[in-house]
Amino acid sequence: MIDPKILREKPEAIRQNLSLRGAKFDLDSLLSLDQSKRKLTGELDSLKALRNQVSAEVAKIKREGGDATEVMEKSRQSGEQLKGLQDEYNSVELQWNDLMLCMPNLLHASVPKGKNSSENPVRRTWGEKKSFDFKAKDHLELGKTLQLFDFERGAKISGSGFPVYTGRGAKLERSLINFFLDSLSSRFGFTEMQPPLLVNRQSMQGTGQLPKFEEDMYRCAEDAYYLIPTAEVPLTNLHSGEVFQEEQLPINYCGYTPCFRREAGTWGKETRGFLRLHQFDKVEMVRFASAETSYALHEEMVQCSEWLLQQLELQYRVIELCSGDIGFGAAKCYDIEVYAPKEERWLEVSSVSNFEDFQARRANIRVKQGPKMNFVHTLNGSALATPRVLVALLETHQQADGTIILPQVLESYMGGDRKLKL
RNA sequence: GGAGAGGUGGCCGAGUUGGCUUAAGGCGCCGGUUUGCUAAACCGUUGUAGGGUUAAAUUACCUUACCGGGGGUUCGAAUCCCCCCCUCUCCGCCA
Repeated sequence: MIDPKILREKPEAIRQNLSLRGAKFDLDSLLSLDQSKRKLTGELDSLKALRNQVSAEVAKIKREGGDATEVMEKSRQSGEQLKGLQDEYNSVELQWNDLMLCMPNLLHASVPKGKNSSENPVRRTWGEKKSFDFKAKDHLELGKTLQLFDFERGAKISGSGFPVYTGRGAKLERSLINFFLDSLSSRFGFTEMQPPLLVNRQSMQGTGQLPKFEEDMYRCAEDAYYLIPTAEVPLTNLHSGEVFQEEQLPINYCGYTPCFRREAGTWGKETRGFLRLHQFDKVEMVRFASAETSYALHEEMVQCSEWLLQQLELQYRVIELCSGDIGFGAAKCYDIEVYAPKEERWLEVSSVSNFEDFQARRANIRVKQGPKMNFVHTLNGSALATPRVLVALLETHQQADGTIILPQVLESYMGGDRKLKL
């Protein structure tokens, strides 16, 4: 949610910013709702002021032992008028709120202009392109011959998009998660958290998944809980309704959770293997920062994710999302893509965003800075999503004999044996 | 699931026979005095969010709402009634 004051102070700046996204949003309806909301607020307030004044009069008369029936009757009549106006206001306020919650964040001035993902500038690339002097296999074939995962049985017990990790594959998955968490907590100072995987509606609204992206979420019909699509949701909403003292910031959390996504509408493309799943594992970083520091912390957070990929000896690149491709709530966002040599393509494994106060307004997370009360800035980023890392890891580190030699950093996590063989 | 107690500003904590409560008091914050610096002490100020008038990058005044959330009763609700959420204690069930 943006600062409502901007609506009337700089409506044209908003219009321009929104057009950079190419987003369809009915700004004119919102502006007119905002106007009637303010008008009704004024009328309502003066009517209430009158009522309060009369009530005080009644109190005074009664205290002095007088008869107040006449004044009370007068007040009763204006009460009818007030009720009607209040109903009108409530309906306007409801519509105003719905639209505000569906309006995307304003982009930071530094966000590159562009229509879609094809116009995302590459900021840097790390590592060399892997080439093979033997007939390399893709990750599906490697997984099958080395018995690391089982898509068929996953589909049988749940449905497509729910993989089963088997044997050494399951251990590798757990190794990656542990390596990510250990690195973030011991090397980069993030506090490890283990949140609930089911959250209430208000939390989903706080981080921006609701009300706009309802169809992308799994929901428990009986209990009004939602399965989290990312740990960002519980970790950010941990502090909803709270006020920090400035010296408490920044707060840095990391956490591993499975992520559940219906992927409604996207099904049919990229359904192969690990590229798009209904359930996958991810380690997430979440930060709460003051407005003054958030952009420096944003850059730093990208480097945490990069460091992890460097340890895994995988080629990657950092791209900056252009105005037409950036997500709903982000003011600025970097994606990290890892190279899968047999797929011969870059795969997104991390998305690191600064939301500024967009989520903080929805979730009401503030910081007291001296005498001033401000909304915090929230940031989050993946470090990392495992499935596509796994794809790159298997394809990159495969050997001529069909085995896979995992990078050194995973050896201890794999029980001292970093070779994957049948 | 059953019974009881509770949820008040940035924090702690009074207030529930409805009406000078304009939410006491304390801590903290901010400003000032004293001081070589820090600390301490003392004095003063200070809830949050809307709207309006004024001023014009941080002003002043008026006004409304907010005491877990939602609804109701009333001229008037932190206070009374109903529904829901959460916390604590005890009981039951259970990994």
